[in-house]
Amino acid sequence: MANIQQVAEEAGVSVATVSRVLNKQKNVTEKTKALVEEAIKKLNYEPNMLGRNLRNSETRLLLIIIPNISNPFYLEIIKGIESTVISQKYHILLCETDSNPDRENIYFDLVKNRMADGIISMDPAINGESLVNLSQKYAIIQCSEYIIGSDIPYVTIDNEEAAYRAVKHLIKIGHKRIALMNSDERFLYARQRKLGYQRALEENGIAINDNYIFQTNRLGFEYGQQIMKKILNLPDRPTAVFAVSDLLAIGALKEVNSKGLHIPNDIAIVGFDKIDFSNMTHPALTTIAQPMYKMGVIAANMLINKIKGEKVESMILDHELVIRGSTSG
Amino acid sequence: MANIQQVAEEAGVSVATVSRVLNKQKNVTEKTKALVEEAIKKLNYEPNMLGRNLRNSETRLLLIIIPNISNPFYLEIIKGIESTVISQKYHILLCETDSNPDRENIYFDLVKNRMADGIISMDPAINGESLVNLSQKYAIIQCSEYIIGSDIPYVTIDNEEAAYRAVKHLIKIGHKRIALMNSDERFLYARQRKLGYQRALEENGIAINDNYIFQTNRLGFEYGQQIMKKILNLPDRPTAVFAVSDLLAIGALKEVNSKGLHIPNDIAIVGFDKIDFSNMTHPALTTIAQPMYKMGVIAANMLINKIKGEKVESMILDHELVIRGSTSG
DNA sequence: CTGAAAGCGCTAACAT
DNA sequence: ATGTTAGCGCTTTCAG
Repeated sequence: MANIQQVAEEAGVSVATVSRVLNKQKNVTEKTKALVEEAIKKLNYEPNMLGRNLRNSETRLLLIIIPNISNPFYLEIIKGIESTVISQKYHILLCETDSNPDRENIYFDLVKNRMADGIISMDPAINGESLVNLSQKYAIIQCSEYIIGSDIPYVTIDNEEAAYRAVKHLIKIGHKRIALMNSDERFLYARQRKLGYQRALEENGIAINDNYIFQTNRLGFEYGQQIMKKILNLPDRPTAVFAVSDLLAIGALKEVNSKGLHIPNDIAIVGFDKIDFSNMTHPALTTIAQPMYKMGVIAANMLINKIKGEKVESMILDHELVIRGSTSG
Repeated sequence: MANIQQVAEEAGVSVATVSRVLNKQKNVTEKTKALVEEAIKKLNYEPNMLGRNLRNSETRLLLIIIPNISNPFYLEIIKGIESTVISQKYHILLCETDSNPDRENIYFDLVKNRMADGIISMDPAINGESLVNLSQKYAIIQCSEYIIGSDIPYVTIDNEEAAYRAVKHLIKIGHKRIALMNSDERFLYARQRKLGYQRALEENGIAINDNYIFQTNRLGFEYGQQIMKKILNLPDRPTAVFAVSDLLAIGALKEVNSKGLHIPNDIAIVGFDKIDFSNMTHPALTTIAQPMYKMGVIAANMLINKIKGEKVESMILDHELVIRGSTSG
């Protein structure tokens, strides 16, 4: 495989000139440029990025850290990231931690070893201390989940307010016994959404019943099903459920359907994220729409700017309550 | 940031010795090894992969090319790939083509530019000619979809047989008017599954009705819904539908539900892939289970062996018909 | 506008 | 067992 040296010889110029042509620099006469391009074509030359990477100390690779690739919420964000970075000649390395610290460390090492130019972290289970340390030397952005008080820039939504609106909607249509299907309260978004849930109840004079609050440390249909089983067996059975993820909500919905109960008449359900699936259930799921694609685009731009050394500001984006069949028959 | 040179000085040894310690080579005394490790710790040294990559001409990065990240079918395969390659210190670069040749070319260039050591392609819309050309010089494996007659190794299932079994199941439970919801027939798997559909009908003395055969060039719920609308309007309405993807089947199922028809009494539906969500629909979807995770593991091992220069053989894995509520009440 | 040459950080062949 | 050194392919400074 040809290298820049051979191209230079073939074209009868120096390697510096070839490099200039390759990098589209101006101060090359059309004539020599043509010469070089001819040589490139003749030799089927393809520049070797390994040399360039070492010289420029960059890889134009960005790490995207997520807990689990199976959650469509992240995929939509990733689409936004990918479409943004590709136009700037960056590529992404998808890193699924599975909430496993060992994996996390492997990915952190990738940055320390200069194999990636920056990180967008979306993993709520990430080791905050490590991440903050890393952010002293490397470009890091957080997306969706973030570390309060760190100066790692982030893009997210107002989780507390979104949860508040979701639960308020349930109250407005007459529900009083409302269960919360939460994620692990070690995660910021889980704590924030719980606060929103509590505020909605309190503002409407509904006492908070701890028996109605459930936690799972993983997201997935099966966990929603499991929790719903417990909810259905509760003595004073709730008439509505607010789940902090569409995945949980969809599992819950399946469980209610299987038991032959009617949604929303027997049980109303609200989810969170507005993943594509949420419109395919029977009935369709009422949910909070997050601007996932847009979050991805913004996170990507923030990271690229950060890599360039610019100062970047955190952002909080809008969300929207989407009312569908699972709360209104 | 420290480099190997500085570590060598700090430890009072040569860079070669440091390199030996780094790469865990044997011929270093415990004493010097300790010396080097101390220096590494003291300087917070992290090896720079860019130097190593150039020297070794490898990146330990593998390209995974898929049409669309939103199809859980691919995600399950990717999990298999990732878990396999990570233990061998490889990482994956997820490349979504969106069936766009421009994107495809960007990813091909990544390999030509030595930014990746090999490719696992799962994109049925990929440019076969380019891929075959590329495979002359670079390590390439195909997964699920493959190019007949090329010598690019692949791992897949017997699509024709799988479709045959799916349709035969429908016939066995009494259906005669069976629609096919196919993907684009430019794709091999689509042609193969159509053959299976036709064979099942023919073997059972059912005439093939071209009005019952539909195509979509993209997979997604919405396409399944659209086609189902057409099917429901057919003069001699089919009593069953075989969809070549769970995504299409789920969209179809949603459409039938919305119209107030009963599944499986009015319309039975069979999907393909057994994605997680296929068990969350109402009723759950009868489908063909593909061993996705296993396919990923095998594809990954094939690619790594290919990179090592070993000879690798194509494989055809087993599938399974999973009967659930959408065909049997 | 073009060329010569240094050097990015690492590994490995060769020498001791 | 350890050191010396060349060189992977590229970009860029400096000189002309």
